[in-house]
Order: sequence, then C-alpha cells, then structure tokens
Amino acid sequence: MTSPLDPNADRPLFKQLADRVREQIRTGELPPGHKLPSLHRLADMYGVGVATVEDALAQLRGEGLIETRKGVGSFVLEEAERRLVTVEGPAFVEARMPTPDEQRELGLPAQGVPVLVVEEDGQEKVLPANRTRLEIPPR
Amino acid sequence: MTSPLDPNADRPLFKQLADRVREQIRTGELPPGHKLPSLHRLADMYGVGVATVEDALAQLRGEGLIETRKGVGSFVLEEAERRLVTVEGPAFVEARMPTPDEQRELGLPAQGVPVLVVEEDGQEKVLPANRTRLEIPPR
DNA sequence: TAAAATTTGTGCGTATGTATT
DNA sequence: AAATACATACGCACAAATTTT
Repeated sequence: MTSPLDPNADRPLFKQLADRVREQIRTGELPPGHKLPSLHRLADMYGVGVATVEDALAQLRGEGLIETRKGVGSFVLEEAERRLVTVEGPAFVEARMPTPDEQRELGLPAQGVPVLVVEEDGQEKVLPANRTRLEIPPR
Repeated sequence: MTSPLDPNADRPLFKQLADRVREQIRTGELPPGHKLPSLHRLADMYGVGVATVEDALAQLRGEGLIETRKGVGSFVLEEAERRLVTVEGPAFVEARMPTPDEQRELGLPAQGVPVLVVEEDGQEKVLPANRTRLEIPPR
C-alpha cells in the first residue's frame, strides 16, 4: 500500500511525492507510456493539495521523466530511439540545457531534456540528448 | 524603460517575465554574479503577483541560468571553470538530467544542470556538465 | 547577544481559462 | 453540450535562512 506522506519530515511534501513517483518509474511499476492518475486524484490519494501535486510533477518534468499533455494527463516518457552520431575527432563535446528556441526547433518535450554540443571542423552541432548517442571510434 | 507585460498576450505572464530576464542575461545587462531584485520587488516592477515571479524564476533555474539562495536572493550564474576530460575512444557519450542523488554528490545547483555520461572501458563515468568539456583527440 | 527585517520556500485555496474527451 | 483535466494567476499564512539593526 501507499504509506502516507509525512508533513513533519525535513523534506517538503512535493519532493516526497516526486520521490515516490520517481521510484515507481525506476522500478518499472509505472512503465513508459503509462498514464499517471489525475492531479485531483493524486491529491486525494496522498492527502495533499492539488497545487502540491503540480509542484511534484513539475519536478519530474524537469528531470525529463514525464510529459504532461493539457486536458489529457501526464505520461511516463517513452524511451526515444537514439541516433548514433560518430565523432571522429579532433572535437570538443559539452552539454547544457536548450534555449526555448532550440526546444521548438529540436522538438523537445517542454522541459527536462538537455542538448549535446559538438564542436568539430570548426563548426558547432546542437543535438537533442534524448535521441542521440555519441560514438567515439577506436584510435 | 521596462515596458509592462501583456496580460492578454498568448504567452503566459510568467513566461513573458522569464523572457525579459533571460534577454537581460544574454545581453550582459545582468552580468554573471549579479543579484536579481527580490521577488516582491520584481512583482511590483512588472505588476504581477509574487507567485508569478516565482514561476518565472523557476523557469530560469530550470535552464541553468540563475541560482537561488534561500533568504538571500537569486543570482546570475557564474561561468564555472571547466575541466578538460580526454576521451580516447572507443567510447559512447550521452547526456541527461541528474537524479537528486547525483545533484548532491556532484555539487550541482538545485536544478538546470545536466550530466555527461561517458562509457569507456566497460565502465560509466557521470560528469557535471557545467564543469566539464570533453576532448576527443585526433585519430 | 538579541531582535527585527528581509527574502525565499512551502502549502493551500480559489477563480478563470484552455484543451481534450 | 457537458464533463474532465491541466494551466495560469493571485492571495494568504507560516516556516526557514540570512542579513541588518
């Protein structure tokens, strides 16, 4: 059963709730594509306000674990197909969060997915991290 | 001067406000290390509620642009010193958001900084993206 | 030392709007 | 048209951390 959250704990309620759901995703209890209960439902289940549930889900969106569709609900994100990108070198690689423009251009979920920045041949490539795996071949 | 936000625009107020501040950071009008006005002050300046300012700053934290210290204020993030990590290959590189555990272990700001995951020699290294630059040497 | 003021964090409620079913 | 569900915006109260007096 779901043990209740602890209002007197050091950790705030919305983080406790995020921890619960994150753990259920990690263990596969909530598999990719699964729809979470509604905000109102979760609020009832855990005995907190709707705003608190919103905060918890915002946290998980920020970690790239779920996606929320307005008027529909929140879903555990499917593992995206990763394109293998070969980096021969010499090159430099960094990672950072995308700008809002890049989010649109790369078709990223609203939040929570970083980009890979590859500098090679004097030019810069910005790649969506959820659909990219860099391959560094043997020397 | 700061032109007011538009409550009737398609874009929500907190995103409009985030856009303003992001632009000021980008242009250098708000340089690294600079302290932002307080929530209450920003709310007055832009004619919105404090909660709306909170949402806007949460957005910017999620983008890794600012850091907020409780009881003190929000600051434009300094550019961190980057350690050059050489990846000889063969190897694979991915990027993702850190778990809360990794955030603590790597000393990352509360939100908004991804990690680089390097698979090399059959083992996995998790590196803080704000302090790491991968170097792929010439073949 | 102590107290007060400032500032952010958390939690909840309410109202309204928008998207989907 | 109606019900459901999420998004936005604001206000209030209290807690916690820090800074100033």
